Amino acid sequence: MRWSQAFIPTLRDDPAEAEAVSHRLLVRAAFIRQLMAGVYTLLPLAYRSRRKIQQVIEQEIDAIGGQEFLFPSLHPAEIWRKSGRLDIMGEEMFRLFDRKSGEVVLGMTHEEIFTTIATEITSYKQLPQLWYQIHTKFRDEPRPKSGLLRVREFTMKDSYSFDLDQEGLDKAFDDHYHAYSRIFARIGLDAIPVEASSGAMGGSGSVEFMVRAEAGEDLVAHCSNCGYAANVERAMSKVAPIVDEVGPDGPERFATPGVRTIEDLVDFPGGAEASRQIKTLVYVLDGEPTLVLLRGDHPLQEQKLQDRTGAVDLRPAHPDEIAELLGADAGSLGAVGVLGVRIVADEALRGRTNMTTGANENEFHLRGVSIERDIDVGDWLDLREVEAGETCIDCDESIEVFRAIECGHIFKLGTKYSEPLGAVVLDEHGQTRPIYMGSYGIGLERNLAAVVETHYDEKGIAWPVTVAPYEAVVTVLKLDDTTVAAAERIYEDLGAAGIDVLIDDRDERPGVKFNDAELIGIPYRVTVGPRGLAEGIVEINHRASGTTDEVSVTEAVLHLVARIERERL
RNA sequence: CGGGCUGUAGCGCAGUUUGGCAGCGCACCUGCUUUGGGAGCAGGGGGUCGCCGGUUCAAAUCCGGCCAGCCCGACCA
Repeated sequence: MRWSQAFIPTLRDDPAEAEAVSHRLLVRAAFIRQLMAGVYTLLPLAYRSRRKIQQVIEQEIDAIGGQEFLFPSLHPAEIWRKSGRLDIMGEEMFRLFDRKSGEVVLGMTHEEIFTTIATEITSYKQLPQLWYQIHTKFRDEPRPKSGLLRVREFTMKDSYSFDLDQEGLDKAFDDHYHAYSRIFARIGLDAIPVEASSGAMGGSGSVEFMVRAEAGEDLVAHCSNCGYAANVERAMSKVAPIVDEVGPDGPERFATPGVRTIEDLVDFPGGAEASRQIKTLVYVLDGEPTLVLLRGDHPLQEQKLQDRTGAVDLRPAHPDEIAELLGADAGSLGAVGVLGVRIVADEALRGRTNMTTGANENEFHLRGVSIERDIDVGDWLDLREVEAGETCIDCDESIEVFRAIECGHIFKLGTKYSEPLGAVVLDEHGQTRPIYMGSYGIGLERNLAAVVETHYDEKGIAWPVTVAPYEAVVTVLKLDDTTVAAAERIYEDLGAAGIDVLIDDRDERPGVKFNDAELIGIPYRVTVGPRGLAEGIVEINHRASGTTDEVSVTEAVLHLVARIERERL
């Protein structure tokens, strides 16, 4: 490609609205343009890079036996109703009506649609099957943000495995785990597999592939000693045991004027330190008010509450609901003596005695509370969110918590979709059995952005060769006949050697060309100028390291081809 | 959905307080000079000032309504 003919509208200034590094650089370096919130046009550079990611994915999924399909984006709402997810997905699903007033939705994932085809699998002899597609997903995100990191229309590689039993599913899951690890490694992402919540997907287990980045929206708890890694939506840690005094025979009520928060009570004379308080939160789980108890200094992890209780719909109770239920306002709530209301408590509270909590009367608290004696706990659950510095659940080192981008997610679905949608086979005994399914997703544009988030410097992007829109650029420093002829020769030879190469033949000053090449992040630059040619050399500059090698004109192409091929993975 | 901020040329912004010619830088076009790290000079093109309505002799500017976008939170495979 000739730069003079290419549409690469780089910007001199940072776009004002872009905050995340990848958003800022992808706009400035002429990869993307926004059409509306969460919807982006991929310009030719981005499309080239995305295609390279796509090729890596196809190679690796094909390698584990994947068969590529193309499924529609328009789905009848009916099929989503059948699986029960039409309501669960709520407003995140784009909905429309066709001319016959038929209700139609845009696909946000494809379990249901793949499963309808899978109903044509009728015998265990046809299993296992591994099907996938690379296609557009539509999700009406409440808050699209950070450029390509969270959008409303994007490309996903989604695969679905179909097996006779759990053992088969475990293998398909394992195959994907390794394929994903290879995919991320090849595109230059240091992705950490972490235990994850299955959320709205359901199923028995899931692993997310997380890339550490400031712009990430997830939090990962990680132990560098033993390698334990989990999304904080699931992560566990050890709590140092607390030795309580036995305390009085029963709770003692005392006045706490002005106390509204855990902190207030810590400072209040006769109060208690946070770890000796019981925090009482009121949630509404599928319409049922529920008291959620945690140690005073432990934050609730809402996803855990949802996962552990199986609630579909979960929200904090409104102030008036709280007052009606307990007769007091937030700040003076407690579970002592509360009957007929579901109470769940965090494991860290088990066995604790002589604690302090609200009395369900404004500005009064109770001290001397022994949890198991005084509170009718229905379920003991792991509900608290781990924090950096706590002790690893698997060893005794302390864990760190960092922000990360979810670059891939693999799920064991079991029979969650095959049963309601009737995807069954006859086994060798002639018995009808639902197919065991797994589903596995990678968001292509998000991965593109994640690569930028982890490969940039003050000059711009520094793509790995595997994802770069062009592997090399030949920069022509002066448009005189000799220089142009030498540069064209190198450009032709690189192209003939199978290198994705761009020649910067624009009538611009060298500084402009250097800056643009560095901004868009082309891994290698061959600088061809009269000064070097006079000595028979050209320069080969490596974007990521900034190093420059002088190579003779005759050896330049071979030298560069060897280096690029080494990095292609 | 709640809070904060912003909509003026392709990009970055000033002008809005106090109503009175729609401006600046970059980018773009032409010419000349220049040419190893975002050139200089001269000339030029490009605008429903987010949209609708109101006030006024006159609205980018004041008033009302709406829309869009960004950030924080809620939410979210």
